Amino acid sequence: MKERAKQELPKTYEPAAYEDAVYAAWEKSGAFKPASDSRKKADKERRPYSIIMPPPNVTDRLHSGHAIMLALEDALTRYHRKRGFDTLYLPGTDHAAIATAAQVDKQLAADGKTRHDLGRADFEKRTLAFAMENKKIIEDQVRAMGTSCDWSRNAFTLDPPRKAAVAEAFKRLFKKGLIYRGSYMVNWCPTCRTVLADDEVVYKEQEGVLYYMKYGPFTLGTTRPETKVGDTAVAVHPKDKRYAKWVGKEIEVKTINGPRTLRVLADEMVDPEFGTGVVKITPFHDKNDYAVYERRPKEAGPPLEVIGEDGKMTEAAGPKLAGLDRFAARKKMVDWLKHEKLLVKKEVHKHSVGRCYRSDDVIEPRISEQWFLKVSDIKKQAARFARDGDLKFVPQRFEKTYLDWLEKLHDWCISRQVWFGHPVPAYVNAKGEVSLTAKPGFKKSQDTLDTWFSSALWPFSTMGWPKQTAPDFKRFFPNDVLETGYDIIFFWITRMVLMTVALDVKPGAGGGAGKGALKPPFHTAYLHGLVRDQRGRKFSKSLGNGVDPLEMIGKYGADALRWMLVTSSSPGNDLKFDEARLVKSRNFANKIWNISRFVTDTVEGEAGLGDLRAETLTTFDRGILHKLYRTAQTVEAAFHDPAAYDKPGKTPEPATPKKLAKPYDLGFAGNALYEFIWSDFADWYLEAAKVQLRNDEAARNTGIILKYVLETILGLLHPFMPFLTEVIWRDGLGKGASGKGSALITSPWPAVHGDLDQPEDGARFDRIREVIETIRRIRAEHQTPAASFVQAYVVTDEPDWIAAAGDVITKLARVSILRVGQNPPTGEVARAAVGDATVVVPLAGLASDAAAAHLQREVEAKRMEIERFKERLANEDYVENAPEHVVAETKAQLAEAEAALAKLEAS
RNA sequence: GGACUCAUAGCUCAGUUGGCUAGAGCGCCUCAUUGACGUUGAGGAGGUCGUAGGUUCGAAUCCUACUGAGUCCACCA
Repeated sequence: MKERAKQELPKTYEPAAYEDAVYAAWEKSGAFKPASDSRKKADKERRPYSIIMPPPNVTDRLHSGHAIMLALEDALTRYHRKRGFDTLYLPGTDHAAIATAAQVDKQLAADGKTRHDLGRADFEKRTLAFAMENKKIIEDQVRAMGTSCDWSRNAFTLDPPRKAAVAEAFKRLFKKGLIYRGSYMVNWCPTCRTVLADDEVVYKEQEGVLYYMKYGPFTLGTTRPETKVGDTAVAVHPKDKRYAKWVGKEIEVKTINGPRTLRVLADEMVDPEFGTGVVKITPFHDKNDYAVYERRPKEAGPPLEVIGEDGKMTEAAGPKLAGLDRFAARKKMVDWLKHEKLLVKKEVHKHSVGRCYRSDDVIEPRISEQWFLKVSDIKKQAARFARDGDLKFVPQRFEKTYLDWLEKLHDWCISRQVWFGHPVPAYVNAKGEVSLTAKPGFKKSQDTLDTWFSSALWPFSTMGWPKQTAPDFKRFFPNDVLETGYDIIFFWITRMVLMTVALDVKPGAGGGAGKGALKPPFHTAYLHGLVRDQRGRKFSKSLGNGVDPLEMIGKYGADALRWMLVTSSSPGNDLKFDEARLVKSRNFANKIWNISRFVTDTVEGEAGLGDLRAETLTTFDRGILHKLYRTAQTVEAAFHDPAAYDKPGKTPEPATPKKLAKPYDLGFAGNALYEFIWSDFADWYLEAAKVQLRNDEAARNTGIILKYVLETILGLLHPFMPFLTEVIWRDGLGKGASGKGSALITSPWPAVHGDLDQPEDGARFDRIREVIETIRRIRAEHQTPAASFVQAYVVTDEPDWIAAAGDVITKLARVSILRVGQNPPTGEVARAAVGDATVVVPLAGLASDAAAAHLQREVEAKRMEIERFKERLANEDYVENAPEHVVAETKAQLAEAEAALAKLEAS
């Protein structure tokens, strides 16, 4: 009798009809929250598992890169939740200070305005409103993906708890002497009117012009003639004989503002091979020149500011240039040089130009008063984590990227002149002295913090830090896995580790093995590849090639999108977005849907595996159970990270997977599931089951197995396709919300008993499958009408278990009379080898022209096979060096092939 | 300049510690079919694994060089 709660499933799976309601039900039931929120003792004892969501920027809606991130993280989360961990997946968004402000700048520019027209307070207000709008859209998208994150802990990098954490972090770091303020050469974006960190500058190769000009007694090449008015010296290489006599002397130079006197100095920085070997020194506006000035302040200084923060020439540049944009000034200067006959020649010069990663404007290096984080000490510890294995990278090669970057890292400029973000919580007086509290003579800093400063605190600022006693901090820090794209290793991953070290954030009570000792904020950094378009290009707004996940979800369903993204990628490798694969994923969802329809329509009752009658199990029954076992082990292996088991606490079902997949290779696991479900289960077992269900002896077992396998695959598949599996669990099987038991999301991970690991059963299943395939092939080759029947004979030494599957073979291969044994018919027959058995199909009445040719081909193939094995075994080196089991295997193969050949030739 | 990744069927990609005749999906060809599913089923064609060397009994897999595609970092007066 059918369960009352069970519903008839429609013929096709329509994701849109279920997804929103299922998500709402999950959320309402509290399934997304950590079990320990329940206050039950057993739940408190569970081992914690935590992932924080890399907070998407509130500059825009999500794109497919976010979709793969959510799909992978949610899969990990759902697995561990079902495994019995106390699981927290913490969502959030990032205010993305400079990027968001840039968006609003753009909006203003469209109205011909700038932020200065609005004023700081209004600009901030408007930007926050813009941010909040996007935040809402993003959160809806995250929901649409089926992400099982705990919204009650939703965080935003600019909300009050995070503000408090940022301010506290700044103060502590300042007190420790790790944050300092000073005047240094920085990257300045004239459009954003702010300083940028080194890695926010994107270098692009482009063709420029190298202008050769007469310069006093010299000729020198420069790409920036407009800075001539800011020159404070001329430099040559100390060993350059050509210019040796000038070193230390003063020269007179003609400028647009009249003659100037400059000193000639010698410095190693000059490359005698480049240009003419003479360099003009502009310390305020060039990094290298500034370095020369630092080494020789008396000779090369003082720096002269001729380009202002707005990219326009300053008063100091002289009345002819002042107020002009730097590029207009360049043109004017070149015209002047021509006019004065000082321009010797122009040369096309390929060089890379630094541009702002947000505005794309050309970066203007300049000296500026900024805040810095000293990294020389903390970066050593950050590197040690990776070397000691406390911080693992998946794939491992990114460890090198991480270490290389740390090694080259200079002090991090953490201040920005952006009007949106965390204020620098400090006061500065006229002398440049700093106070953390308001004092007479001290003014509040107008700077804001680099947006990555707050992101760097994310693993613990989301957990209640700086309160080390906060329950979440104690329980869930350090996090387990930090999953993100490999493109932000530098921006983010390293900075989280650096901040953890700088602030000495030690694990709380949940730290397990790491308790008391300083640990990285997560034990594993899992890097996924970038999603690209079909031409291999990165998705970008300017190219307009982006794919909106919501649109894809609407068309194919969230499960299909998730499945496509997870199964067509492997860790660290890029993937091309291919809509055809999405179609295939949708079809797979529909396949599972229909498997469920078949099973739930046919099978009644609540009997489980324990009710099987072992003595009447068929080859197919045993085989599918073995294959299910293998598949479950593969899926578990992909999810199994031993590091997640270091913490104290219990998991109800300890994982003991065999090493059938590499940890975090979810794509591999997914493909194994796909293969099992579609091929083994749907194409073969279900077809066999249709026969077995009509057989009184086998029917009961078959029903039990159908249902058991279905239930198990729903569990295995749940991390990948949460909606579909939950709907079938509820509507098809009558469990969960509308029936008895719990929803699939929180019900235990399917336990597949080790007793099912019977490789021999799997092999027999495959053998019978091959027999059927062989008969089908023979039929096709002889143009047997599909509706007709053939006779078939299987020559084998082990007739029993093949004969036992006789009714399935006859049905699936359309065989009228099947015989198994030792005396095959002779005459006009087709023969083919299947392992050490032979399939013989009499051709009487069939188109038999091909019979002889067919047999000939079979025999030839066998002979060549035998030849290969013989050659290998004749090779003494092989026999001596190869492992014994490999040699034994070859011998067995040879014997089998020879037996098969003998049978083929027998008649 | 330094580092990394990729190159396997027409296309998109798997291929685990080196070990059977290198796999899948899509596409293509032939066929089937009204009771789970046409978002389906059966059968088939299609690959000198980028090139050249090397290590090994054995290489798509390890090493070296080269070619091509891409990425990151550094630097460029």
